[in-house]
Amino acid sequence: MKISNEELIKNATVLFWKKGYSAVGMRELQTALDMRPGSIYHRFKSKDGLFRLVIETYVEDSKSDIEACSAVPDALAELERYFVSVTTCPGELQYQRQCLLVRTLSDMEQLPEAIRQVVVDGMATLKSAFLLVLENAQQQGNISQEADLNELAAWLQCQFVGLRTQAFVCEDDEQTKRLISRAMSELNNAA
Amino acid sequence: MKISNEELIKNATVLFWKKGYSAVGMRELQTALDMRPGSIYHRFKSKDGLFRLVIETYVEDSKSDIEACSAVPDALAELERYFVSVTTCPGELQYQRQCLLVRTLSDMEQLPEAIRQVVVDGMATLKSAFLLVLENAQQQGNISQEADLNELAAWLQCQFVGLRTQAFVCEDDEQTKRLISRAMSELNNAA
DNA sequence: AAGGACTTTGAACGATCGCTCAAGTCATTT
DNA sequence: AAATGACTTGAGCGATCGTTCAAAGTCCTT
Repeated sequence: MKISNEELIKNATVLFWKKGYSAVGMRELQTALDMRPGSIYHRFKSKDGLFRLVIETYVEDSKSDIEACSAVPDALAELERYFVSVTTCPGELQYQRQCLLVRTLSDMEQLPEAIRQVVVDGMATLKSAFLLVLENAQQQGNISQEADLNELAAWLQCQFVGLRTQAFVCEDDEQTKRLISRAMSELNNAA
Repeated sequence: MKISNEELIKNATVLFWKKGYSAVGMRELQTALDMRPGSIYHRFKSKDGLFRLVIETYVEDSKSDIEACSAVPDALAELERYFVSVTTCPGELQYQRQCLLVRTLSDMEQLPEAIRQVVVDGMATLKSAFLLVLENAQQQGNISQEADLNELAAWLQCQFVGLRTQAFVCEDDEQTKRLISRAMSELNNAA
Protein backbone atom coordinates (compact mmCIF):
# COMPACT_ATOMS: atom_id res chain seq x y z
CA MET A 1 0.00 0.00 0.00
CA LYS A 2 1.39 3.35 -1.12
CA ILE A 3 1.57 6.00 1.58
CA SER A 4 -0.45 9.10 0.70
CA ASN A 5 1.17 12.38 -0.20
CA GLU A 6 -0.60 14.05 2.73
CA GLU A 7 1.03 11.68 5.19
CA LEU A 8 4.46 12.20 3.63
CA ILE A 9 4.10 15.97 3.61
CA LYS A 10 3.04 15.90 7.24
CA ASN A 11 6.19 14.02 8.20
CA ALA A 12 8.38 16.28 6.08
CA THR A 13 6.76 19.33 7.66
CA VAL A 14 7.87 18.26 11.12
CA LEU A 15 11.46 18.01 9.93
CA PHE A 16 11.49 21.31 8.03
CA TRP A 17 9.75 23.11 10.87
CA LYS A 18 12.19 21.82 13.46
CA LYS A 19 15.42 22.37 11.55
CA GLY A 20 14.74 24.76 8.69
CA TYR A 21 14.92 24.12 4.96
CA SER A 22 18.70 24.22 4.49
CA ALA A 23 19.54 22.20 7.57
CA VAL A 24 17.40 19.25 6.52
CA GLY A 25 19.41 16.81 4.43
CA MET A 26 18.01 14.41 1.87
CA ARG A 27 19.31 11.52 3.98
CA GLU A 28 17.24 12.69 6.95
CA LEU A 29 14.24 13.03 4.70
CA GLN A 30 14.83 9.51 3.41
CA THR A 31 14.76 8.18 6.95
CA ALA A 32 11.77 10.25 8.06
CA LEU A 33 9.69 9.31 5.02
CA ASP A 34 11.06 5.76 4.81
CA MET A 35 11.73 6.24 1.12
CA ARG A 36 14.83 5.85 -1.03
CA PRO A 37 16.15 8.88 -2.94
CA GLY A 38 14.82 7.72 -6.31
CA SER A 39 11.27 7.44 -4.97
CA ILE A 40 11.36 10.86 -3.39
CA TYR A 41 12.59 12.42 -6.61
CA HIS A 42 10.04 10.50 -8.63
CA ARG A 43 7.18 11.81 -6.50
CA PHE A 44 8.33 15.31 -5.62
CA LYS A 45 10.85 16.17 -8.32
CA SER A 46 13.39 17.69 -5.89
CA LYS A 47 13.98 18.81 -2.31
CA ASP A 48 12.61 22.19 -3.38
CA GLY A 49 9.50 20.58 -4.82
CA LEU A 50 8.75 18.77 -1.58
CA PHE A 51 9.42 21.89 0.47
CA ARG A 52 7.09 23.87 -1.74
CA LEU A 53 4.28 21.44 -1.00
CA VAL A 54 5.10 21.65 2.70
CA ILE A 55 4.80 25.44 2.66
CA GLU A 56 1.64 25.47 0.56
CA THR A 57 0.00 22.96 2.88
CA TYR A 58 1.10 24.95 5.93
CA VAL A 59 -0.41 28.15 4.56
CA GLU A 60 -3.71 26.45 3.76
CA ASP A 61 -3.91 24.87 7.21
CA SER A 62 -3.01 28.11 9.01
CA LYS A 63 -5.49 30.04 6.92
CA SER A 64 -8.24 27.60 7.89
CA ASP A 65 -7.31 27.81 11.57
CA ILE A 66 -7.42 31.60 11.58
CA GLU A 67 -10.58 31.88 9.54
CA ALA A 68 -12.28 29.40 11.84
CA CYS A 69 -12.12 32.14 14.47
CA SER A 70 -14.52 34.27 12.46
CA ALA A 71 -17.31 31.67 12.49
CA VAL A 72 -18.21 32.06 16.16
CA PRO A 73 -20.28 34.56 18.21
CA ASP A 74 -17.22 36.28 19.71
CA ALA A 75 -14.53 36.33 17.04
CA LEU A 76 -11.95 38.25 19.10
CA ALA A 77 -12.21 35.92 22.06
CA GLU A 78 -11.74 32.96 19.74
CA LEU A 79 -8.74 34.65 18.13
CA GLU A 80 -7.21 35.14 21.55
CA ARG A 81 -7.70 31.44 22.30
CA TYR A 82 -5.96 30.63 19.00
CA PHE A 83 -3.02 32.91 19.82
CA VAL A 84 -2.60 31.27 23.20
CA SER A 85 -2.79 27.74 21.83
CA VAL A 86 -0.15 28.47 19.18
CA THR A 87 2.27 30.26 21.53
CA THR A 88 2.08 27.74 24.35
CA CYS A 89 2.32 24.37 22.64
CA PRO A 90 4.22 22.25 25.14
CA GLY A 91 7.22 19.92 25.20
CA GLU A 92 7.75 18.08 21.93
CA LEU A 93 5.72 20.61 20.00
CA GLN A 94 7.61 23.74 21.04
CA TYR A 95 9.12 23.97 17.57
CA GLN A 96 5.66 24.94 16.37
CA ARG A 97 5.67 28.17 18.37
CA GLN A 98 7.69 29.93 15.71
CA CYS A 99 5.66 30.46 12.53
CA LEU A 100 7.04 28.23 9.76
CA LEU A 101 6.80 31.06 7.23
CA VAL A 102 8.82 33.40 9.47
CA ARG A 103 11.32 30.61 10.10
CA THR A 104 11.72 30.19 6.37
CA LEU A 105 12.59 33.87 5.85
CA SER A 106 16.12 32.97 6.90
CA ASP A 107 16.44 30.46 4.08
CA MET A 108 15.12 32.78 1.39
CA GLU A 109 18.57 33.43 -0.07
CA GLN A 110 19.03 29.80 -1.02
CA LEU A 111 15.51 29.15 -2.23
CA PRO A 112 14.51 29.50 -5.88
CA GLU A 113 12.45 32.57 -6.71
CA ALA A 114 9.28 30.50 -7.23
CA ILE A 115 9.27 29.31 -3.61
CA ARG A 116 10.17 32.76 -2.29
CA GLN A 117 6.97 33.92 -3.95
CA VAL A 118 5.01 31.16 -2.22
CA VAL A 119 6.35 32.32 1.15
CA VAL A 120 5.64 36.01 0.56
CA ASP A 121 2.20 35.23 -0.86
CA GLY A 122 1.58 33.00 2.14
CA MET A 123 2.21 35.91 4.49
CA ALA A 124 -0.30 37.97 2.53
CA THR A 125 -2.80 35.12 2.65
CA LEU A 126 -2.60 34.95 6.42
CA LYS A 127 -3.02 38.71 6.67
CA SER A 128 -6.23 38.35 4.67
CA ALA A 129 -7.37 35.67 7.07
CA PHE A 130 -6.85 38.09 9.95
CA LEU A 131 -8.80 40.69 8.01
CA LEU A 132 -11.75 38.32 7.73
CA VAL A 133 -11.75 37.80 11.49
CA LEU A 134 -11.65 41.56 12.05
CA GLU A 135 -14.57 42.13 9.71
CA ASN A 136 -16.66 39.68 11.70
CA ALA A 137 -15.59 41.23 14.99
CA GLN A 138 -16.64 44.60 13.65
CA GLN A 139 -20.05 43.25 12.69
CA GLN A 140 -20.31 41.78 16.18
CA GLY A 141 -19.78 45.29 17.55
CA ASN A 142 -16.38 44.63 19.14
CA ILE A 143 -14.41 46.93 16.87
CA SER A 144 -15.36 50.52 16.10
CA GLN A 145 -16.95 51.21 12.73
CA GLU A 146 -14.31 53.84 11.92
CA ALA A 147 -11.35 51.48 12.35
CA ASP A 148 -9.03 50.89 9.38
CA LEU A 149 -9.34 47.12 9.22
CA ASN A 150 -6.54 46.69 6.68
CA GLU A 151 -4.09 48.42 8.95
CA LEU A 152 -5.40 46.52 11.95
CA ALA A 153 -4.84 43.26 10.05
CA ALA A 154 -1.21 44.25 9.42
CA TRP A 155 -0.96 45.17 13.09
CA LEU A 156 -2.39 41.80 14.13
CA GLN A 157 0.08 39.96 11.96
CA CYS A 158 2.87 41.97 13.54
CA GLN A 159 1.68 40.92 16.97
CA PHE A 160 1.36 37.33 15.79
CA VAL A 161 4.96 37.25 14.57
CA GLY A 162 6.36 39.03 17.60
CA LEU A 163 4.44 36.97 20.13
CA ARG A 164 5.27 33.64 18.50
CA THR A 165 8.95 34.53 18.31
CA GLN A 166 9.07 35.67 21.90
CA ALA A 167 7.16 32.58 23.05
CA PHE A 168 9.63 30.45 21.11
CA VAL A 169 12.62 31.99 22.87
CA CYS A 170 11.41 32.73 26.34
CA GLU A 171 9.06 29.87 27.32
CA ASP A 172 7.40 31.89 30.09
CA ASP A 173 3.84 30.93 29.18
CA GLU A 174 2.24 33.15 31.78
CA GLN A 175 3.99 36.24 30.49
CA THR A 176 3.04 35.27 26.95
CA LYS A 177 -0.62 35.08 27.97
CA ARG A 178 -0.41 38.49 29.61
CA LEU A 179 1.12 39.96 26.46
CA ILE A 180 -1.60 38.40 24.33
CA SER A 181 -4.41 39.74 26.47
CA ARG A 182 -2.71 43.15 26.41
CA ALA A 183 -2.67 43.02 22.63
CA MET A 184 -6.33 42.02 22.56
CA SER A 185 -7.41 44.84 24.80
CA GLU A 186 -5.53 47.25 22.57
CA LEU A 187 -7.60 45.86 19.73
CA ASN A 188 -10.79 46.72 21.62
CA ASN A 189 -9.65 50.31 22.11
CA ALA A 190 -8.54 50.70 18.49
CA ALA A 191 -9.77 53.71 16.56
CA MET B 1 49.91 46.22 8.49
CA LYS B 2 47.60 43.69 10.13
CA ILE B 3 43.91 44.41 9.74
CA SER B 4 42.20 44.85 13.11
CA ASN B 5 39.77 42.31 14.49
CA GLU B 6 37.06 44.98 14.60
CA GLU B 7 37.33 45.55 10.87
CA LEU B 8 37.25 41.82 10.13
CA ILE B 9 34.26 41.25 12.39
CA LYS B 10 32.43 44.12 10.73
CA ASN B 11 32.92 42.52 7.33
CA ALA B 12 31.94 39.08 8.60
CA THR B 13 28.83 40.56 10.20
CA VAL B 14 27.58 41.80 6.85
CA LEU B 15 27.88 38.32 5.41
CA PHE B 16 26.28 36.50 8.34
CA TRP B 17 23.48 39.06 8.55
CA LYS B 18 22.69 38.80 4.86
CA LYS B 19 22.81 35.01 4.52
CA GLY B 20 22.59 33.48 7.97
CA TYR B 21 25.18 31.42 9.79
CA SER B 22 24.76 28.10 8.00
CA ALA B 23 24.54 29.56 4.52
CA VAL B 24 27.86 31.37 4.79
CA GLY B 25 30.70 29.16 3.60
CA MET B 26 34.31 29.45 4.69
CA ARG B 27 35.26 30.21 1.08
CA GLU B 28 32.97 33.23 1.09
CA LEU B 29 34.46 34.37 4.35
CA GLN B 30 37.94 33.92 2.92
CA THR B 31 37.03 36.24 0.06
CA ALA B 32 35.19 38.79 2.21
CA LEU B 33 37.99 39.01 4.76
CA ASP B 34 40.77 38.59 2.18
CA MET B 35 42.37 35.91 4.33
CA ARG B 36 43.44 32.35 3.69
CA PRO B 37 41.83 29.55 5.74
CA GLY B 38 44.86 29.03 7.96
CA SER B 39 44.88 32.67 9.01
CA ILE B 40 41.22 32.69 9.84
CA TYR B 41 41.57 29.57 11.96
CA HIS B 42 44.66 30.94 13.64
CA ARG B 43 42.87 34.13 14.64
CA PHE B 44 39.35 32.91 15.33
CA LYS B 45 39.78 29.19 16.03
CA SER B 46 36.79 28.16 13.86
CA LYS B 47 33.76 29.40 11.95
CA ASP B 48 31.84 29.17 15.21
CA GLY B 49 34.43 31.25 17.01
CA LEU B 50 34.20 34.03 14.46
CA PHE B 51 30.42 33.92 14.50
CA ARG B 52 30.43 34.12 18.27
CA LEU B 53 32.43 37.35 18.10
CA VAL B 54 30.03 38.67 15.47
CA ILE B 55 27.03 38.04 17.72
CA GLU B 56 28.70 39.43 20.82
CA THR B 57 29.67 42.58 18.97
CA TYR B 58 26.18 42.92 17.54
CA VAL B 59 24.60 42.67 20.99
CA GLU B 60 26.95 45.28 22.42
CA ASP B 61 26.29 47.69 19.55
CA SER B 62 22.52 47.22 19.69
CA LYS B 63 22.52 47.64 23.45
CA SER B 64 24.38 50.95 23.07
CA ASP B 65 21.98 52.15 20.39
CA ILE B 66 18.92 51.40 22.50
CA GLU B 67 20.35 52.77 25.73
CA ALA B 68 21.33 55.97 23.91
CA CYS B 69 17.58 56.65 23.67
CA SER B 70 17.38 57.04 27.44
CA ALA B 71 19.90 59.89 27.61
CA VAL B 72 17.63 62.53 26.06
CA PRO B 73 14.80 64.76 27.31
CA ASP B 74 12.06 62.70 25.59
CA ALA B 75 13.10 59.06 25.73
CA LEU B 76 9.98 57.67 24.05
CA ALA B 77 10.24 60.03 21.09
CA GLU B 78 13.86 59.04 20.67
CA LEU B 79 12.93 55.36 20.87
CA GLU B 80 10.36 55.87 18.14
CA ARG B 81 13.02 57.49 15.95
CA TYR B 82 15.25 54.49 16.57
CA PHE B 83 12.49 52.03 15.62
CA VAL B 84 11.84 53.92 12.41
CA SER B 85 15.49 54.12 11.45
CA VAL B 86 15.99 50.37 11.97
CA THR B 87 12.84 49.31 10.11
CA THR B 88 13.31 51.56 7.11
CA CYS B 89 16.97 51.21 6.21
CA PRO B 90 16.97 51.52 2.44
CA GLY B 91 18.36 49.65 -0.55
CA GLU B 92 21.62 47.88 0.15
CA LEU B 93 20.97 47.87 3.88
CA GLN B 94 17.55 46.20 3.84
CA TYR B 95 19.09 43.03 5.25
CA GLN B 96 19.53 44.95 8.49
CA ARG B 97 15.79 45.31 9.01
CA GLN B 98 15.55 41.81 10.46
CA CYS B 99 17.26 41.61 13.86
CA LEU B 100 20.40 39.48 13.57
CA LEU B 101 19.57 37.65 16.80
CA VAL B 102 16.11 36.73 15.55
CA ARG B 103 17.61 35.68 12.23
CA THR B 104 20.00 33.42 14.06
CA LEU B 105 17.18 31.61 15.89
CA SER B 106 16.76 29.54 12.72
CA ASP B 107 20.34 28.29 12.94
CA MET B 108 20.20 27.38 16.61
CA GLU B 109 19.94 23.63 15.91
CA GLN B 110 23.35 23.55 14.26
CA LEU B 111 25.11 25.89 16.64
CA PRO B 112 27.05 24.62 19.67
CA GLU B 113 25.37 25.14 23.02
CA ALA B 114 27.83 27.89 24.02
CA ILE B 115 26.75 30.13 21.14
CA ARG B 116 23.08 29.36 21.69
CA GLN B 117 23.57 30.78 25.17
CA VAL B 118 25.13 33.92 23.72
CA VAL B 119 22.08 34.42 21.51
CA VAL B 120 19.55 33.84 24.27
CA ASP B 121 21.52 36.02 26.68
CA GLY B 122 21.72 38.66 23.97
CA MET B 123 17.94 38.79 23.75
CA ALA B 124 17.78 39.28 27.52
CA THR B 125 20.42 42.00 27.32
CA LEU B 126 18.39 43.94 24.76
CA LYS B 127 15.26 43.58 26.88
CA SER B 128 17.19 45.15 29.77
CA ALA B 129 18.17 47.99 27.47
CA PHE B 130 14.51 48.59 26.71
CA LEU B 131 13.81 48.54 30.43
CA LEU B 132 16.35 51.29 31.00
CA VAL B 133 14.64 53.47 28.40
CA LEU B 134 11.27 52.85 30.02
CA GLU B 135 12.60 53.79 33.44
CA ASN B 136 13.78 57.11 32.06
CA ALA B 137 10.48 57.70 30.27
CA GLN B 138 8.67 57.05 33.55
CA GLN B 139 10.86 59.60 35.34
CA GLN B 140 10.11 62.03 32.53
CA GLY B 141 6.41 61.57 33.26
CA ASN B 142 5.51 59.85 30.01
CA ILE B 143 4.63 56.49 31.55
CA SER B 144 2.32 56.04 34.51
CA GLN B 145 3.92 55.32 37.87
CA GLU B 146 1.82 52.17 38.29
CA ALA B 147 3.04 50.54 35.09
CA ASP B 148 4.82 47.17 35.28
CA LEU B 149 8.01 48.18 33.50
CA ASN B 150 9.35 44.64 33.23
CA GLU B 151 6.29 43.50 31.39
CA LEU B 152 6.33 46.62 29.25
CA ALA B 153 9.94 45.85 28.32
CA ALA B 154 8.92 42.37 27.18
CA TRP B 155 6.06 43.96 25.28
CA LEU B 156 8.43 46.45 23.62
CA GLN B 157 10.76 43.68 22.54
CA CYS B 158 7.81 41.83 21.10
CA GLN B 159 6.88 44.90 19.07
CA PHE B 160 10.50 45.32 18.03
CA VAL B 161 10.71 41.78 16.70
CA GLY B 162 7.33 41.88 14.99
CA LEU B 163 7.86 45.27 13.40
CA ARG B 164 11.34 44.46 12.12
CA THR B 165 10.17 41.18 10.63
CA GLN B 166 7.19 42.79 8.97
CA ALA B 167 9.33 45.65 7.65
CA PHE B 168 11.76 43.08 6.29
CA VAL B 169 9.05 41.28 4.34
CA CYS B 170 6.66 43.99 3.28
CA GLU B 171 8.79 47.04 2.48
CA ASP B 172 5.86 49.45 2.79
CA ASP B 173 7.71 52.04 4.87
CA GLU B 174 4.68 54.25 5.37
CA GLN B 175 2.64 51.43 6.86
CA THR B 176 5.59 50.50 9.06
CA LYS B 177 5.74 54.06 10.39
CA ARG B 178 2.02 54.01 11.13
CA LEU B 179 2.38 50.72 13.00
CA ILE B 180 5.28 52.12 15.01
CA SER B 181 3.41 55.25 16.01
CA ARG B 182 0.42 53.08 16.95
CA ALA B 183 2.69 51.01 19.19
CA MET B 184 4.11 54.17 20.76
CA SER B 185 0.71 55.62 21.53
CA GLU B 186 -0.26 52.32 23.15
CA LEU B 187 2.79 52.78 25.32
CA ASN B 188 1.54 56.18 26.42
CA ASN B 189 -1.80 54.72 27.42
CA ALA B 190 -0.24 51.80 29.24
CA ALA B 191 -1.36 51.07 32.79
C1' DA C 1 73.65 38.23 10.47
C1' DA C 2 71.46 34.74 13.11
C1' DG C 3 67.86 32.99 15.87
C1' DG C 4 63.29 32.62 17.40
C1' DA C 5 58.42 33.67 17.86
C1' DC C 6 54.46 34.77 15.48
C1' DT C 7 51.61 34.77 11.37
C1' DT C 8 50.24 33.50 6.69
C1' DT C 9 49.87 30.37 2.93
C1' DG C 10 47.13 27.07 -0.02
C1' DA C 11 46.86 22.26 -1.42
C1' DA C 12 44.39 18.70 0.18
C1' DC C 13 41.60 15.73 3.60
C1' DG C 14 37.40 13.19 4.84
C1' DA C 15 32.61 14.03 5.26
C1' DT C 16 28.48 15.41 3.50
C1' DC C 17 25.54 17.69 0.11
C1' DG C 18 21.53 17.21 -3.57
C1' DC C 19 20.74 14.25 -7.04
C1' DT C 20 20.90 10.49 -11.08
C1' DC C 21 19.94 6.27 -13.36
C1' DA C 22 20.40 1.45 -14.72
C1' DA C 23 18.44 -2.31 -12.75
C1' DG C 24 14.86 -4.53 -10.10
C1' DT C 25 10.00 -5.27 -8.17
C1' DC C 26 5.24 -5.80 -8.61
C1' DA C 27 0.35 -5.39 -10.18
C1' DT C 28 -2.42 -5.48 -14.20
C1' DT C 29 -3.57 -6.63 -18.96
C1' DT C 30 -3.36 -9.62 -22.73
C1' DA D 1 2.62 -17.34 -18.93
C1' DA D 2 4.29 -13.36 -21.11
C1' DA D 3 4.30 -8.50 -21.80
C1' DT D 4 3.45 -3.86 -20.23
C1' DG D 5 3.90 0.14 -17.43
C1' DA D 6 4.26 2.31 -12.87
C1' DC D 7 6.96 2.62 -9.09
C1' DT D 8 11.15 1.57 -6.08
C1' DT D 9 15.92 0.62 -5.22
C1' DG D 10 20.67 2.04 -3.70
C1' DA D 11 25.36 2.54 -5.31
C1' DG D 12 27.59 6.28 -6.59
C1' DC D 13 28.27 10.96 -9.17
C1' DG D 14 30.45 15.66 -8.88
C1' DA D 15 30.39 19.53 -5.93
C1' DT D 16 30.99 21.68 -1.75
C1' DC D 17 31.48 21.66 3.24
C1' DG D 18 34.62 22.97 7.54
C1' DT D 19 39.11 22.12 8.66
C1' DT D 20 44.26 20.82 8.89
C1' DC D 21 49.23 21.35 8.58
C1' DA D 22 53.86 21.46 6.73
C1' DA D 23 56.17 24.96 4.60
C1' DA D 24 57.16 29.84 3.79
C1' DG D 25 57.08 34.57 5.14
C1' DT D 26 57.58 38.46 8.50
C1' DC D 27 59.46 40.99 12.22
C1' DC D 28 61.71 41.82 16.56
C1' DT D 29 65.76 40.71 19.68
C1' DT D 30 70.39 39.66 20.26
